[in-house]
Amino acid sequence: MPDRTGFWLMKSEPDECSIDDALAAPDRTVAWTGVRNYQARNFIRDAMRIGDGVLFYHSSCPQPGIAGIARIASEPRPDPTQFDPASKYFDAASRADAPRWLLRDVQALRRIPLIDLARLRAHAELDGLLVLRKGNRLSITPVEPRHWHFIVDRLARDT
DNA sequence: GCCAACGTTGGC
DNA sequence: GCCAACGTTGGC
Repeated sequence: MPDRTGFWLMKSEPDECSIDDALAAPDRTVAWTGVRNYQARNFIRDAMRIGDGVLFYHSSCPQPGIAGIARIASEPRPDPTQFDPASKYFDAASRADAPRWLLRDVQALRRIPLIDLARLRAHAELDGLLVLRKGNRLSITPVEPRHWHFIVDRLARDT
């Protein structure tokens, strides 16, 4: 048993990588590329631990919401897309000997019936969930244990 | 260090 | 496509 378990919400555009894409990947695991925000980078680098729970969130799509449950599956390592000029995540200012952007592998565990934003907002138990906060643009946010448990143990079970 | 301009995110 | 909110950039 881990002596510490953290919880996260991670946004992915389903056009790029949906929960179904992740579940279909080898070992159901995908490299979480493309994080280009320092606060989110610091979560990846410093705060996450292997085994931490992940709410897999679909963003920038017709039905934004929590679409699945996943887990952090690796230590941090350099995001290779920052060095790929053909990638939209290419960062010419990042040097190979001092990579600016990191990623974690994320292992999908299961799909859940989509919990959309209206449904999330309808529960007072989820007041304070960062993804619901106005103007929030962070692609990775920490999730409080009480929020995690309410979502996973209650909402993800209803249909 | 300030802050205006600009680019991006992301729901609607 | 709109636009509010936020992060980054760069002149000073």
